[in-house]
Amino acid sequence: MVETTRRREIEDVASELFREHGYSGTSVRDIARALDIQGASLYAHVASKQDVLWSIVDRTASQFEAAADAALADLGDAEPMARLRALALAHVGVVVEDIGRASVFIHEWRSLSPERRARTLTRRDAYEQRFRDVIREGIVAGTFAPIDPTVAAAYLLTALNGLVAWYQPDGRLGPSSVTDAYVELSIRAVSGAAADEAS
Amino acid sequence: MVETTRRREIEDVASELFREHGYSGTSVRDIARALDIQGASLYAHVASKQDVLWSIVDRTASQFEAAADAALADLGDAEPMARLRALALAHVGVVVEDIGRASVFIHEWRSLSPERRARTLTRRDAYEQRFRDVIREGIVAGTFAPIDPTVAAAYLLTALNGLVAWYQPDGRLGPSSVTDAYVELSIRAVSGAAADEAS
DNA sequence: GCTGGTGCCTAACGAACGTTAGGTTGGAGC
DNA sequence: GCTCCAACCTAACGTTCGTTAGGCACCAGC
Repeated sequence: MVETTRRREIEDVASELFREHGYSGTSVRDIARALDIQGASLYAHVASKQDVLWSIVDRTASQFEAAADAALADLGDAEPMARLRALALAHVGVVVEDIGRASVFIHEWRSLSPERRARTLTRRDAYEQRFRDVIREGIVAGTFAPIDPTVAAAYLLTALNGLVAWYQPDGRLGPSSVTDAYVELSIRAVSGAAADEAS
Repeated sequence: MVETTRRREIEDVASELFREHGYSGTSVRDIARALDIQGASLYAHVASKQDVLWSIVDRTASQFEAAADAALADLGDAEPMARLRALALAHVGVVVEDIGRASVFIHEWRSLSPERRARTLTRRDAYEQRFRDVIREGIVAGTFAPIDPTVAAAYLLTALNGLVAWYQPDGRLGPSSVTDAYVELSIRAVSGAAADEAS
């Protein structure tokens, strides 16, 4: 049950299967088949199926947090737009780097046990709070349009997370061009004065 | 197996359960329990579990299409920004009106049988094409920033769809204020000239 | 007062589920 | 040459899955 190469392989193929068919839609024997071993053999490496999900979610949560920390570290008190840009860039970076794990983190936390689920939601909320804060500061500074920071942050994060729904690492669009476009779209969404156009 | 009130009730509770636990994570007996009947009794009303999912997805797909049709009908050749605004408003409208069914349509199409899945994806692509088209026109007209219309349309649609991840019909935010904010954020994301800011 | 249909029941089916127990293999270290 | 350990095996467990079969209660229409 310790951290070995094999254990990591299991989480990798499990991420991909969970992403495609969901946690409930993936059986232990499915994961084993992808590794060319028997279902029961998996239990030499993991304590339970739930344990595999938890490892993936927990590790990916840490990656998102670390990326945000690093992004903000070297521009401490820069203006809100630069900080939001850095946050968005870091977020998309984690998603693009390992789309399987990111997808599981984003969608499959519902399948966690109640306690782990609650703990994960708390972390997610703290993470989202960084976005809310910088958006609020930007509004106060007049850089961003006056929109409820909670709604704006939710909009931006789900938009960035939406990448996992369609992005293919070996598709026609390279990771950097998609990343740039996503960051630019996000910045522009919250920028500027209030639009006074009637619908 | 014909369309009755009871059949509709089944789809309603199934939508909510599929939304919360996914298609695979919801058993026929779960659906029955929510209706206070036995699992086997459901089969007096539906042909199969898959059949319930298909009804929900199929009907919701039609709702999105009809809403888009209606939105564009009365402003045929208006300028791109007005058309995109109408499309976004219509989309969010369908989502907010029945968030359970919308959530299932958006996330659970993977659990459809291969043939139905393919058919649904084709419809989705045609729907998304409307967004791509109007975005392309807006870029040509100079109203929108020059971003790959495919990326921009995917960004916008997943952002709007992201509403199902957090919106609660009886939460502190009313449907109209959230809808307005979402439309405004979306319009601004694609509007304007190219941002020439370095990251 | 019989008929038909709707809506539900219990009982059961074979298959698949997550998981446990106990055993075999093969290579590394002393 | 023996020990150890990681990695895998087969067999089986109790449970839950989607689904079928057959039957009963109620109510409307003739």
